[in-house]
This record gives sequence, C-alpha cells and structure tokens, in this order.
Amino acid sequence: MKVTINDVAKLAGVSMKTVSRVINNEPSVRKKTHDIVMAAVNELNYQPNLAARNLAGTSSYAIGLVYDNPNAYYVIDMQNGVLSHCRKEGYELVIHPCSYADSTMQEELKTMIKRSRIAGLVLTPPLSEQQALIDMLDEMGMHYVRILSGRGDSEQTSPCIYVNDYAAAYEITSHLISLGHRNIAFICGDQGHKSTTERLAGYEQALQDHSIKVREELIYRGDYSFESGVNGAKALLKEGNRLDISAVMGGNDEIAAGALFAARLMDMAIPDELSITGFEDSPFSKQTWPKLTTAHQDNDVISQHAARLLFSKTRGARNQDKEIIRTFTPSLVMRDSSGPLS
Amino acid sequence: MKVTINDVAKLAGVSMKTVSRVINNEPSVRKKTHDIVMAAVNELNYQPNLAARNLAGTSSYAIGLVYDNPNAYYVIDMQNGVLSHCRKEGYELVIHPCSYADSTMQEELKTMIKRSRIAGLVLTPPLSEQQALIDMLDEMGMHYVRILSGRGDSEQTSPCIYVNDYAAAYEITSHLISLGHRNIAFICGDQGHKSTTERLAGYEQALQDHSIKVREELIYRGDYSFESGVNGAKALLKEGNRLDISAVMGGNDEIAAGALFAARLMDMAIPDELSITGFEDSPFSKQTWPKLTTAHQDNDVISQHAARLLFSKTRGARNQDKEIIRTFTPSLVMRDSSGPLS
DNA sequence: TTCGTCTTTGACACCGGTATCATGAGGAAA
DNA sequence: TTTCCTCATGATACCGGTGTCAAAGACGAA
Repeated sequence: MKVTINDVAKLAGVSMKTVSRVINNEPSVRKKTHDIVMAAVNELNYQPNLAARNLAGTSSYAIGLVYDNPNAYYVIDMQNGVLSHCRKEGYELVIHPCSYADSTMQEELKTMIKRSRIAGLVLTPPLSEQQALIDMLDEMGMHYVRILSGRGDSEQTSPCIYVNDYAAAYEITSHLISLGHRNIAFICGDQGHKSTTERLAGYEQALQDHSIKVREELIYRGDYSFESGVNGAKALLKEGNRLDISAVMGGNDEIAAGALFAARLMDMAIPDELSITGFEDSPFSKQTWPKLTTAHQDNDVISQHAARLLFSKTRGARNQDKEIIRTFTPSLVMRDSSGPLS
Repeated sequence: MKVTINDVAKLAGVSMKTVSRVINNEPSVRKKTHDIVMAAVNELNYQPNLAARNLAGTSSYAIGLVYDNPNAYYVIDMQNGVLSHCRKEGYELVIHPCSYADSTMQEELKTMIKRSRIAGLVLTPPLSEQQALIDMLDEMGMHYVRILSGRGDSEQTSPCIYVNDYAAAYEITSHLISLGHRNIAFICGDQGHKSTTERLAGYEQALQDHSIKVREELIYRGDYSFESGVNGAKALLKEGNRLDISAVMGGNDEIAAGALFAARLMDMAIPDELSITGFEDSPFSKQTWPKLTTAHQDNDVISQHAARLLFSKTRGARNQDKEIIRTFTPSLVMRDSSGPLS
C-alpha cells in the first residue's frame, strides 16, 4: 500500500540514497541510473513522505503565508498564487491568519514556525510593515519575502515586492483631473498602513503637479471599510459644507462602494454629479452600480512572484540574488463611476 | 535553541516516553509526574515537532480542507473555522483548492493525502456531493466530514453537516408571498449542485403550500455568478414577456446582485417595482443598494463544527458517534430589497 | 600495467517523536 | 512475610527520509 524510498530502491536495484539523490535532483548521478530510478518511481507512483523529509533534512518543505487582511478576495488570491508554486516545488503551505494588533501575535507566529518547522514566510501588508516582527524574524534567522506598499527606491537588503500605490494613486488622480475635476476628495484607509500614506502621497503629488492646491478639508481619514466610505462621503458631501466636491477617491474599493452607497442616500447621480474611484480592482468593483473606476493590482502574479523569490532564497543560494526587489504598479481601470466634470 | 522531548525529559527527570504520555494526555500517568513534566514543558517552552509526530505516529496531525468555490468569503469562513479548531488541537491545516470538473482532481487529492499524510478531510460543496470522490476516500479508508446541502433526513453512515437550503428557500418564498407577491421568479445556480436543487425545491413547495402554481417560465437556470443574475433578470423581465413578475429570488447573493444590476439597467425601482432576494448573506449583501434580503448561513459555526466532528472521528472513537449528523438551517434576514407588492 | 584522481554509489548514523513490551514499584491477599 | 497483580515508567525498535563519509568504479597519465 504505502510506497517508501526503500521499495523504489529495491525495484531500481540501487541504494535508497541514490533514490534520494534522484528525487532531489542532486548532481553527480549518472544519467542511466537516474532514468532507471525515475522509471521505478513512476511505476510505483512513489510520493516522498513530507514528514520524513522535514524531520531528516536541514531545511523543511513548508512555507507560511502570514496575513491580517479582512479582504477575502485578496487573501484567496495570495493563497492561490503561493499555493500553485508550492505544488510545483513539492512544498506544503501553512496559512497563518492573525491580528497585527494582538499582543500575542508574535509569540503565536513563532510557535507556528517552530511547530511546523517553516522554511520561509510570505508576509503581506500590513504585517510586512511591522518592524518589530521583522526584527524577530531576522533574529530567528528566518527567510521571508515581504509584500509592501512602496516605490521600490529604498535600500532593502531583504527580498521585497513593492506595490507602487503612489504611482497608481497619482494615475487615478491625474485621470480625474484630466476629466476636469479640481475639487477632488480623498477617503483614506487605516492610518497605520503604509498603503494609506502612499496612496495619499500620490494623490497630493498629482494635484500639485497640476497646480491644484491640496486642501486638508477634502481628506477624510477612515479605515479600509465600506462603513468608512459611507461615513466619509456623508461628511464630505454634507450640504452646507460648500466644499464643491466633484470627485471622491476611495482608499480602496470597499470605501468607494461605501461612498457610492452614501451618494445614493443623498440622491446624487454617479458619475454625472459626482465621480467616485476605488483601488485594488476587487471583483465586486465590477458589480456595483455604476461599475467602479479603480486601479488593478495583479495579486495573482504578485503572490506567485513572492513564492518564487522565497524558494530561490530557501533552496540553493545559487540563484540571482540581484533581483531581490521588484516593483509592481497597479494600473488604471476606467469604468463607469468616473466621468467628465459637468 | 531547539527544544526536544529529550530536553524536557532530562529536566523533569523522567524518560522521554513519559513526557510523550503527558503531552498526549494519555491515562496512567501519576498526577505528580504529570505536573513535574508540564512544569518542564512550560519552562522550556517546548513545542512538539510536528514532522516527527507525523512520521512516528499512526495517525498524523494534519487535516485537509477541500473546496471548489469561487466565493472567497465562503472559503475564508471555512478556513478560519477549521483553523481555529486545528490550533486548539495542535493540528496543521492543509488547504486544497481544486476544480471538480478537472479529471485529474481525484488523483491530485490522493497525492496530497499521501504526501502530507492527512488524517482527515473536510469536504465542502460541491465536492462533498461527488460520489466518485467519496468512494475513493472510503476505499482509502480516509476519515472525512462532509458539508452538504440537504435536509438531514437521509441515512448517512458517514458524518455530515447539512445546510438546509430547502427550508431556507421555503422561508424566503413564504416571506415574499406574505408581502403579497404571487409571480415570483427564481434564478438558479449551477445545475450540478445539490444546493440548486434544494433551494428550488423549497421555493416550489412554498408556492404550492400557498396554492400558487409553479410556473416553469419563471425559473431561469444559470449558475452562481453575478453575470447569471444579470442575464437571468434580463431574460425574465424582458418587456413583452408579460410574465408579471413582481419578485425575483436569486440562487445566491451574487445572482441577486446581478439581478439588482439588471433591474437598474431597466430603470426599475427596488423594491417598489420589484423585490429581489439573495442567499447566503455574503458581506456584500449589506453593501448593495438597496441592501439585500437574504438567508444567513453561519459558515463560521458550520466549519468549526465540521472540524470538531472530524477530530472526534480521528482521535479516539470514544466520543458520541450518534451525533454524526447535524443540520443547520439558514435564517431569513430581511433588508431593503424586498417589499410589499405595490 | 599501475597509479592517482575524479565521479558515482552505498553504509550508516541521525532527525524527534510514537509503539511495544519489559521492568519496577506499590498494595492487597494469602 | 511472601506472592501475586496492577499501575506507572522506561528501554528500545522504528517511522522514512537526509547528511556524512568512505568505498567502489571509471578513466587518463605514467
């Protein structure tokens, strides 16, 4: 029933060590031997036992995905990207949702790493921004890849994947400006998050580059939730405010959807009376009415790249260590929630 | 650095086997010994090595979650529920997304089970309905728990958790009828899925119980997608159809959101001119305009229960084997997309 | 042919636990 | 006190691989 390395060795007429060499693609195995062993592997449909490998080997065959993100779509995208690579490489994926506000978070992560003998971690925002966490991992000597909001210009020594929220926000803002908008409001996401800062910075820079003054009263500080979008839009668009807002940028799609909802409450026509934009291109941004203009971020590709980077660090260090850092820039997706100033 | 069972044994002044007994809660360990060992465990912050346990033990410490569901919210709920139990019990969770239409799906699952030495599986719909898959698992002697759409009246010998979609659909339909609706359309989800059949059956039974004839032309067969909702609503509500539809039930929230979208395209006021209802109470059902009336299904609780059931089967068989089957009935959540017939 | 060197292969300890069975301690019965 | 039995504990093989190092084989040079 259960096929072990010994069965394969016996069938191939070699020692188990040779089989081990073959399945690990180690050099210095004669081609002929390699073929014989592979034939035996296939004939018996042999599957190396992960537990045994983990136990015996120096590096394990499991990586962890750490996240603290309420956006299910995002998480699933990340999981699938990493997972597809794991399957290819014969690794296991251990998912680790956690709460970055939780004081026991670091301890729990540490425990998980030790228990499962994790070979490396993929860290997603906002956890990837937590210096204390990074320090802990460095101290443990853990391998990790971070997915971060940023412009890729900093001098990181650890592998990072930057999502250039700044540029994307700049592009969205420019798009709105080109449509004639001047009084553009911005509803921010969580204050703690780097993406919030970056997106806001892109927005401000775009305004300035078009000689539009940044008005603090047009910036609403909330969090990355639908409710925040509702509340932010209500506050910004309140009658009597006289802010003359003709466009609202949401820090993400949820916020934009919330703003859309609030606009409905106030009987405003979108995009005729008010343009609204989102961020991230979540699936539901195509399902709102009207469909959201947003910035598309290829989480699939990003997560796959993260996994690849991690494996190249984990396995042999013979790979190119130069490409430690990579930047992805989300791209503008024009839909129906933004239109020319009327 | 790395604490092993031997370190604990040495510190406690007992043999490693005794430590093993203590951490596995085996009987026949003197209370005093137990306490001494636990003190040592805590002092050293000992974490049993999963790989070693998996390798040495007869049963492993990993369970799998198998799903084929495009709904990210659903998947995340399932994951979190199962995961919370896993952490409690010291198990690892191996997630296994797959495509049930894929011919290699069974082989891949088998490979995964063997590689990771999975102790048990949680199967979600529609995979849980695949008889061929179940047969394979039975043949392998795998433990599993199924989450199924059904009324819990069948005589299952394997542990199942039923979601009573029939009753929920009955309730939604009755709700619409009580609002005065008579011409109620239904947009079905995927034809292959049991939930589709069950929900449709509940709808039909409710109509019949209220002496309303089931009209085949009011039933649109699509799949569980937003697009299906759009297309279904368009087809059903097309002018010239003269179907007199005053309410549309979506097979799930996505469909309902699609129907909502289509209604907007046709300039229909919701709920004044048309009532729309969903199913599942996804997060976004509170974010549509108007908010969706739907049936709430407690996926958190369901998945936790599934995990509990699985563990009781996996570990010792001393637990109550009577409670193999449990039924959850989603409950009506009235929001703003349904209203009295005008 | 003989030797040295490089390549390929194998023997065996070991990873950190669990399973089995033997052994020791302690108490009840004789 | 001795004998027997039960409960608690320990010694040791083993799970299925990897890492180390030594041995065997291949091949060119002397």
